[in-house]
Amino acid sequence: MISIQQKTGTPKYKQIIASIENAIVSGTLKKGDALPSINSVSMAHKLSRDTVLMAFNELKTRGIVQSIVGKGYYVLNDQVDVTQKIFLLFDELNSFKEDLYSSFLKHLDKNIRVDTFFHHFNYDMFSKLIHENRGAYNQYIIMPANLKNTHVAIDSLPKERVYILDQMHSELLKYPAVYQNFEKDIISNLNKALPLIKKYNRIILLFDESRQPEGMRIGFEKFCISNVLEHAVIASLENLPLAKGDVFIIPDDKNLLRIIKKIKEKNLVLSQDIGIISYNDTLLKELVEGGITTISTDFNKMGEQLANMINTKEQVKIENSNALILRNSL
Amino acid sequence: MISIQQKTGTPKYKQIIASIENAIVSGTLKKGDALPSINSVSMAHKLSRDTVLMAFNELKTRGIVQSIVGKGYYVLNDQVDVTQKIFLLFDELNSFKEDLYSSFLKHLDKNIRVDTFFHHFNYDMFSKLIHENRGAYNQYIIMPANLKNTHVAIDSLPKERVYILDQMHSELLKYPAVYQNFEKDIISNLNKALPLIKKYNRIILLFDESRQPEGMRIGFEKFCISNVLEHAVIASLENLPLAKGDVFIIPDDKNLLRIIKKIKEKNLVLSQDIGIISYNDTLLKELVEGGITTISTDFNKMGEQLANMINTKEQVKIENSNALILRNSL
DNA sequence: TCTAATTTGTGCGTATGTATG
DNA sequence: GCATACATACGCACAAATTAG
Repeated sequence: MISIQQKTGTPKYKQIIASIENAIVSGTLKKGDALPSINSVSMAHKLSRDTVLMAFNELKTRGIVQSIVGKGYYVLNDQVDVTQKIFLLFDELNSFKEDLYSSFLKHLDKNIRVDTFFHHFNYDMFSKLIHENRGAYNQYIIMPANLKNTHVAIDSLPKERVYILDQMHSELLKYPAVYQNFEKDIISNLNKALPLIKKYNRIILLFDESRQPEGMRIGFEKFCISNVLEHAVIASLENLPLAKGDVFIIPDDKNLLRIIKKIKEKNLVLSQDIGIISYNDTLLKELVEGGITTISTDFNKMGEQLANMINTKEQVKIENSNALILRNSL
Repeated sequence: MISIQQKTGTPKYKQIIASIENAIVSGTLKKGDALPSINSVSMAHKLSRDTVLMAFNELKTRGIVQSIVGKGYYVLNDQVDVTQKIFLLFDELNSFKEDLYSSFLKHLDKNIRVDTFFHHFNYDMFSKLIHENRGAYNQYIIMPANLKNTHVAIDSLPKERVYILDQMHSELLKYPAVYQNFEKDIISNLNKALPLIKKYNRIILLFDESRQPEGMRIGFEKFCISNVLEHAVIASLENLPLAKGDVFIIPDDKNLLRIIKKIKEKNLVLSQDIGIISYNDTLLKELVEGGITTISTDFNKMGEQLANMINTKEQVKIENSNALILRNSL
């Protein structure tokens, strides 16, 4: 079933892969059948176990065969053209992901499968998910979010298969990435909005340490200090007396809804009495209350750039552009 | 009591352990009960005696069971803290999932891990995901969406571990479920809105056959016929001249945005010239254009009920409630 | 009391994949 | 490519305790 030409340009492990693929296409191997064991192949063809292993591993990550410890390798799939499987680790499921994810899939080559996981800002889960899925995927796209020491887990993956998404950490600089520069972006976008911000007495960042990137808070504070603005960073809207002349930066939509309702309850007028800058643009913000001003990265572009990087196998670092979208709420 | 999946990644001895743990947690095995003998298990499931022995030994060292030579194994301890893994298969990632998913996690017992997959309305992917993950999870929660013949794949899973979510098919009635009755719901909610609908000349359902449930279209047509309304079902907004007097039912948010923009472009007035009923409520619809009227199931409740069903091991069918939320757009 | 069947417990050997250096 | 340790799975032989007849 397996034929190896000793002195030819093509690597032996690729010859093994081709042999097995042919056997599946020709029907010699059917779904559920066992492959010859690593030992028997390496003995019969006088190859190193590692060479055979490399071949079998690639067939595994492509989803064509499956390995069972203590038993052997089994054919999973008749279709040999399933080229790649991608492991995509998000922080949490929220509506910002919708654009990113659909744009990523849209621009990805066909018959690539993407499996999606969520770590929920929990390091144990983050680490467990990476370790459990090591070896099963061709590419690992990871959103480290604001977790610490993510490199401990990530470094256990094959370096050339890892991509970092959204937040960049200093220990992860060795990996290709599509990321946002939160500190820079918030400063430059708030500066663009400065004339409008100056209408207000005080600028307030609603900041949940466990979910938002630190760069956002740092950039915010730098901006406020360099422009001598009265400012505050608060963790929640609870017990906050809504004062005329406040402008809020709000990174999540639940609080956005809450604050707009509060504003209406108190008969305050958006953009006159209270200002709102929302973080991360989603579909309907264009229409809410005549339009919510947002600072947002272009999630569609982020997904597209990530897909292109995977398609072309380029290993680069791309800072995703970030824009201020001025609307009625400021 | 013991279920073993032959060709799967999870080792057989671990499957035996999990089976027995589940039997204890679910009450099938009580304190003092005898386990089936090593021989009977190894014969019944065609396993090596040693494999079964390995599993029973681990249960013994964990203090869950006790062995008596010449007699058998007996359950010592009711309290088994099993960290469960749940397989959750969604159709696609969209913002409606956010509430459902977060509410599900919130009400689930702690240290349960949920892995999420998406089939994208693709049967091959649906089937592959189920087969590849068979045996690796304690529970399988599956959104069959509008795919046909989903039971072929689903029936290969252990029956008592399967839960159906959102859409119910006749071949899946044997499984517990939290579902919507789309046909009934759209009829009753449109009837509630009938006085307002009668303001308009024509009612139009925007219906993407590949994504939306068939019951929605069937219910819509029944409603229109029984109330003698001029109606239409269209697949896309392209080439649609927006006519005064039309009321639209719009199941997805991209088209909702498109139509509202079109309405504004043409200087038509929402709820006077054109009506909108949106399907599936999300956070910001309350605020868009003074409020968008929606027909929606309560996704928070759906997640909660699903979590409760898993927590209590009840195997029932729950029709999730569905409501008309009247707002400015109708 | 003897016997046969069943059960747990132990030891040894072989084959497979996995991980590391 | 090689060597080594480890995890999983299967099979066989034999000992010791228990139970049913």
